[in-house]
Amino acid sequence: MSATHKAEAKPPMRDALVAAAFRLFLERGYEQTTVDDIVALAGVGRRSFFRYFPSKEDVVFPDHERCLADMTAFLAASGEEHEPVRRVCDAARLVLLMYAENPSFSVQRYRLTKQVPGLRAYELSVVWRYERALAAYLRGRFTGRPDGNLHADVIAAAVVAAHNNALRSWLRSDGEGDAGSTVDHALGYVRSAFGTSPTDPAPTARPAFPALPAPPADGPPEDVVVVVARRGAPLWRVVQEIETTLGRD
Amino acid sequence: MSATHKAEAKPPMRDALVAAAFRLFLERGYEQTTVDDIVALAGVGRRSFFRYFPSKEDVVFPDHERCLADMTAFLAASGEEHEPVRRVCDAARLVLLMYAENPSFSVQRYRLTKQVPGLRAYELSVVWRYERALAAYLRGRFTGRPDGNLHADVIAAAVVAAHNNALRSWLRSDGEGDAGSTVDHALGYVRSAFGTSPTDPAPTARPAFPALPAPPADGPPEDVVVVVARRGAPLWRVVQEIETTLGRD
DNA sequence: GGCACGGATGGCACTCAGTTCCCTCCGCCG
DNA sequence: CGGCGGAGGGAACTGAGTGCCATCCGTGCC
Repeated sequence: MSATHKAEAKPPMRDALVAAAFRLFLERGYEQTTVDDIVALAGVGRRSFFRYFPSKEDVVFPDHERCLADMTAFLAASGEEHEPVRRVCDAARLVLLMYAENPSFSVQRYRLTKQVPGLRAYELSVVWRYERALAAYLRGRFTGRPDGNLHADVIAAAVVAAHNNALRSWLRSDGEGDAGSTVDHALGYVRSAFGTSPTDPAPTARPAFPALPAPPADGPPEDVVVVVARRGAPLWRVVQEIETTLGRD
Repeated sequence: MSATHKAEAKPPMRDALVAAAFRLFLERGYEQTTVDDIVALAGVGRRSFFRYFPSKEDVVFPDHERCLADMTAFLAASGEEHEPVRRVCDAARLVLLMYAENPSFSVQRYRLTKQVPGLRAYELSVVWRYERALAAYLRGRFTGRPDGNLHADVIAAAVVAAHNNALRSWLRSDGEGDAGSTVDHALGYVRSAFGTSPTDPAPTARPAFPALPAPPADGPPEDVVVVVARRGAPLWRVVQEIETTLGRD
């Protein structure tokens, strides 16, 4: 097998293709560059390009597959002791780490994807896979809770949005400044919104919505009133709130 | 100008192409159907297809452009009197409405996009545009606030995620059941998480949980109970449900 | 009636991404 | 020495999307 350096040895081919591609993308634009141009500059056959990258877009995001695998592994390695929301925030930070590994490359790529609609669309599909990974983890942690899937999806989306907001602002500043703390701050907002105090170490597994009275099931669309109250609030307060609301009509 | 029926007259061409495309997509699959097949069945020239749809994918989502325009107009028509989070939730409902206009078509399309990666990617870019529209509106409303842009992005993402969660669950059930109330319930979660009491009718600066013991400072809404009732339901009935719920602990 | 004009359509040819098939080269093992 | 398997190269093909031009048709104008 000679596995000693087989898995480690980076094919120079792949890197050569990425380098050639970016040189051309930056100097004449993404759409103005054909795959033939890239392989010509790299001095390899056209067929080889598609051996290493399933599409022209993939050469722009050469390390997202690895990062996604890392994130999946990170989440799979979680245990009951990890608070779920905090865990997905930590997972999101892995993506930031990848960007921060090579700031100038990341900034160049950002400028590229900002201009080219096709690349933006591709990036969306990448981001979507991250989001699904986070949501899948949360769904697992929320099984049994009423609306567990809903909560998982919403929280995953919020985490991704916060992360991307911070990441983009870092990229717009040409990679200057502290990306880590920016992202931490953004994720802190999400954690505060979804019931995990940013410093809260580990709330014991407690069902959030243990016994929601089912809304009229397949009922009529009708006009509904939704009342939200913190669990443990005195009942009379809740009733007062309802009365106030209904009285408004 | 003869504007009498110019803007209203639907080109039969467009509809014929959509109909032909879906017949073929459903009977032999999206990727197995070429644009030439579609135009042959519709009995028109190939060039005409690309006059009506910029790409093959667009024929699968023939009315999203219109819906996006509707949403943008809806948001643009907002005033200071609208509570921002509630407003974007209402805007999201417009999308649901479009799906609900033609349930069987929506369900067929859902099955298609679920299977075809290319269509999923395309759908992501559509959803992304909705999300950006919502975020842009919120950013406008949040100008001046610290972290206004961050909050806008996160809330927009959460709204979209909640909406899509409910929409998908409705689509998975073949369009049976009440899509409206499902989406309302999902959006209620988002509104409760982001500091807007779901029943809060007015933008009058009223704290989210006015009558309840304050949550930890700038804090998380934390553990909440959501009660859904039809407007007009007898109050005692609502209270009874709440008691049942809280008593469960 | 004839004619000019503009919009809608059809058809052809082209580019380029992505795939299929097959070839060569090279290291390796028997 | 001969076979063998994997990495790379290359020709040819499919299909999406575009540019260009010819055609058709309704309208208004002379």
